Amino acid sequence: MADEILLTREGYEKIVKEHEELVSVRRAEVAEKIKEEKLEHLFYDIEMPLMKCLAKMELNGVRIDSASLNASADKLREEIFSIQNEAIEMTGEEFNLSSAKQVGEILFDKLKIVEKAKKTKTGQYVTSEEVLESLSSKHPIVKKILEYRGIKKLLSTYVEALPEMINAKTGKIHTSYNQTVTATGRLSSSNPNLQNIPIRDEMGKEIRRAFIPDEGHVFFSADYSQIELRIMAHLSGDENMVNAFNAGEDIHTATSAKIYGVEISEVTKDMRRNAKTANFGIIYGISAFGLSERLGISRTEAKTLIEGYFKTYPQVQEYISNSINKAKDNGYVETIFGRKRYLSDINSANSVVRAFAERNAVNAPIQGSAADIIKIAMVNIDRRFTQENIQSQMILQVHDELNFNVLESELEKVKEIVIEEMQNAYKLRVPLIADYGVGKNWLEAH
DNA sequence: AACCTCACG
DNA sequence: ACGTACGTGAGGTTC
Repeated sequence: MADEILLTREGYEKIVKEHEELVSVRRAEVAEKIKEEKLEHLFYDIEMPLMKCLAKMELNGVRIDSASLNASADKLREEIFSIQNEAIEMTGEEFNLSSAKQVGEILFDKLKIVEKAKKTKTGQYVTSEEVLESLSSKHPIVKKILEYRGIKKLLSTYVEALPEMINAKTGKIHTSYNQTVTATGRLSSSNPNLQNIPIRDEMGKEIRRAFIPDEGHVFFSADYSQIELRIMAHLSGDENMVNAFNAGEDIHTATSAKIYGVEISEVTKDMRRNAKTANFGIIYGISAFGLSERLGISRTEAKTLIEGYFKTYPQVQEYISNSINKAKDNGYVETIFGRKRYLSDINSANSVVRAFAERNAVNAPIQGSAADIIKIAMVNIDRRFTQENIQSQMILQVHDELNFNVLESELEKVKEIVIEEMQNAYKLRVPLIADYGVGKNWLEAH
């Protein structure tokens, strides 16, 4: 398997000795999880050396520009205050904009902006962003509520919370990487969670400017390009998908051209968008309903799109049924490296419960293999840094991305090591590509 | 403690 | 007839 690129048992013992204290906390829970889930084969190769790597990352921590966060906090608090006043003026009533219950009652009982409002299983009105967005033309208060939610989220979850987490001794934030939490083999991050720092919205992504390198260092970020779809291509062996990746094509454009039967140059924005959503849908366990919801098309159109997809990538369709059958036969599915996920509901008589397990059967090997691969890369990068006496530090992992606090004089060397180890962590039937960036902060490096 | 909502890959 | 895409963690409200 991956023995030759990973640590031997002897090599592992030596390194653990050097970091005994750091890994001792983590060791017991990892050992237990591994034993429970019969994953001994991953123990010495991946999870044990990863303990030391994660312990170092936690100890290193990440430097935060708290002055800039505090300045943003003042501005956001002012905006919250004025939105609250406007909301009172617009509705003639004082209510808590943070309360989903009160917001629902104002919108649907008092203002009656829609005849039939969607409710949760507990009988409360649904006021999620999705619902509110669709009702934003009905009454100006709806947009105000969305604006309030956006700002309040940034303020309380990030701008106010992060400075509170700065360690007095180190002046940095030290997250916890949880090695035994997820069902698929991914890590999770908590106290604080540094794997969900905003990036999608223009306003939210500004928070990343506060994540800065040490003096004399730069922020270096490297991430895998389309790793889950590449794994899909690898696991299914689908000829068309493998060829598209080997030709270095943009996978969503290539998918679109094949589904719609046009040249790559003729693919429109809408066509690409549909293919991209379909590609993600496949990874998550697609349904015509789900796809139509996300694309805003009819279920029939979505069904046609899915049929076109499977015609284009017939072995992907085979992979899906093989995965589900494997789960039914064995009670589990596994990643490329043999990490198992048990699916006890796979033969459930309840079709909703069973369908959920079937989607897990499709998704877990893909998400889990990606998790295994980046873990292998982390272990190998950590070893190279030690061997080559690199002072720069690995500081953050965000599922398909690694971030480093890099001594300026080491930048070229670190770049070379990180990209090489990420791209060669495991040989798939398609190339594994890592992109990277450098900057004065996390936003600029991304 | 449960629920709703929302931030990320 | 049914409910509806995978995996997480955190803040605020409600009970």
